[in-house]
Amino acid sequence: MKRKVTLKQIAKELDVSISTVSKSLKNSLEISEDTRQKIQAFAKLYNYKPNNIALSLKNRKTKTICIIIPEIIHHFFATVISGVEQVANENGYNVLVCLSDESFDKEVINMEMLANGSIDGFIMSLSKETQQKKDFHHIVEVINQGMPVVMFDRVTNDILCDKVIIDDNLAAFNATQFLIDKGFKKIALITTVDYVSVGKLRTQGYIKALKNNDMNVDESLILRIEDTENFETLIEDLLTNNDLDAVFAVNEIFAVTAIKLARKLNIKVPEELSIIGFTDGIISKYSTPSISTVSQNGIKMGGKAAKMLIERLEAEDEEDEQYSTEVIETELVERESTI
Amino acid sequence: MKRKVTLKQIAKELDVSISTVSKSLKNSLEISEDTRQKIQAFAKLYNYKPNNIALSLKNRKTKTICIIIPEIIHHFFATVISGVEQVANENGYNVLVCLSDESFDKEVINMEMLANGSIDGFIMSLSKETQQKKDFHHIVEVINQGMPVVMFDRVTNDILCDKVIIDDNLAAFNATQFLIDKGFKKIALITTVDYVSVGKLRTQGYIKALKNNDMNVDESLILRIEDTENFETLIEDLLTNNDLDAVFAVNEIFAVTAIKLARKLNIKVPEELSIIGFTDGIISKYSTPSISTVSQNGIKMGGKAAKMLIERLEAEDEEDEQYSTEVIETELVERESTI
DNA sequence: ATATGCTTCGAAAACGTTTGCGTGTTGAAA
DNA sequence: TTTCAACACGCAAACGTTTTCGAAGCATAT
Repeated sequence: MKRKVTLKQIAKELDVSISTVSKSLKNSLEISEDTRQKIQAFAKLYNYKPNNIALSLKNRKTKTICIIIPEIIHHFFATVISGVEQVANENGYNVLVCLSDESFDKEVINMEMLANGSIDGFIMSLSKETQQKKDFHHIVEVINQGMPVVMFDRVTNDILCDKVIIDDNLAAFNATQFLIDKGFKKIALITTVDYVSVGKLRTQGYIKALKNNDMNVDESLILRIEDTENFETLIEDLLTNNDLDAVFAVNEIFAVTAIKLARKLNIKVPEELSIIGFTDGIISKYSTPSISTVSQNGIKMGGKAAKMLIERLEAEDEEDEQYSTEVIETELVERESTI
Repeated sequence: MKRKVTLKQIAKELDVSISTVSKSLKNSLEISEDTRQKIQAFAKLYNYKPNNIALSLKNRKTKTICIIIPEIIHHFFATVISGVEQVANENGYNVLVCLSDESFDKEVINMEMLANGSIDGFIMSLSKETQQKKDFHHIVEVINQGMPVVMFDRVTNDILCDKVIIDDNLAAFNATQFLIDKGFKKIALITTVDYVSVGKLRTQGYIKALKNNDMNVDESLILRIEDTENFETLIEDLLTNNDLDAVFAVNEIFAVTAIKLARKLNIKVPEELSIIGFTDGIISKYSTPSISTVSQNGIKMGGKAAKMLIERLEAEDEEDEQYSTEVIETELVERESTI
């Protein structure tokens, strides 16, 4: 088990100075052709690779970015990571993944832990708890230290930074309009509680579409699900007590659950009930019937976020505090759950 | 935008030496109560946090481990990351995630890039291409440098290191036996090509179960799918051309595809055809009918792998080269796709 | 008055790099 | 022979820590 070889060891072995070795390996013209070749050969033989930590310390940058997400097992977040990773790698950056598990405390701990030189910048999507508490001091602190932050998907207006989002409101509007155009009258909404930013926006889009078509908004058709509760019975009640034409669900789980319960209640999808979901994940694709859905391109979001972060990192002239918000377009993917 | 404060700055500000500051912050008794308090107060005021990179350089450890997986969007791998992350965090480690995208080259690049001091150890599952090429030099090299590696799921006997696996052979055997016990005679297998280690083992388990019950192995009932091909038609042919009783698929995608095609062919699942999958992911749960499956506990695997790695990292007396292979138990989850 | 010991602090090395600058050696021009 | 580039290389600082060791100051014991 040979340890990693360092400049110092090479220098000692070849009886030259450390700087000579360093310069030789960088092909500096300061060093004679002869010694350069000798040193390079030796270095290659011993498989010398510069120590990244030492470089990080010297350069005051780590070439590592951190992405903080609420949950990795959500397909959407996994695709975002995938996009981040790709762009980061292309630019020579590594990706540290942190999970907040929807917990405010874990989010804070992670950020504080890493803001001490371990990484160059953050990409993050807020945990539910953070959104609920509206406490963003940890993020402000990091930004004030001069570390760039890019937020995506679950963002907040209370923080000034670069952001990558979809137009949740518009996407929901379009999905609802799509159902209205089919001639459906009783369109239910299965959404989250309002403190989840994207849930709220999607709810607004739904309402806007109804109003836009002079349809009245029936609150009994809007089901706001709190994460912890047993939402299956709530959805079942919704389907049972209303003679629905269509359902718009703000995520895959709600959509597929609605489908399964409809089947249980002998409501035929899509013949008697059309269903549209949100997030084009693996469930929508493999459900029976497969689910029409608003597709958010997670890879694109992640890629864009990484690009924005890296550009900011590599812009030497820091003081252009012109933050921008990038909107990734969505798309309605029609599958079998809508007529 | 105030930059991070350093020991040196505090020292200068308070007109003491750097070492005095450092010792004070560690509550060293060498320093008088007075100065200690003064320095601590000042440090707290300026929110001093030691620079992690400097610490890493000094201590020659980064408190970061890297997990290399083929694909993050596979639910199983996402759960493994989740398990790794949890245990790592509990022990004060960060997790760097690298994706090989099933590519040998990306795997090599990632490892070489990070083996230079950036991380303390690897947790990895081999890419398909690596398994096919049987070229493990990059892993050997890393291990020879004294950096611990823990492999999980897709492992190889050609490398000596700690491993975390499930007993793929046994699990497949049990799943097949389960089908045999139901009285099924014509049991097909949908599997991968043999160079994927887990696919091969599962195939062996299937065959073993048949032989164990004096049933003959009909090669025409074994479908070995090469990743790239359009496997849907292959599965459709399998279902069409044989009057099957049951299907054992070595992953979720194959299983759910078989279900969807069976429906298309008007074969009722489970009444006319029972199906068992592998990997208890989100698809199996939300498919219609939901899929009976062999559950590998990804969180447990990840947690165990992280534990093994960290224990090795923290065992100072390195030279106990007693590598172990941990087997995580699997479980057959019965759902609607089997009678 | 000298020796001893304790308290309190600072200097410096070390981790592994990069790089500006100084210096010694050579060869050729004057 | 003197002068002066050009060449080839080494020194040392810097990044931010931790830690060993030595030293200064002072009080106590001899």
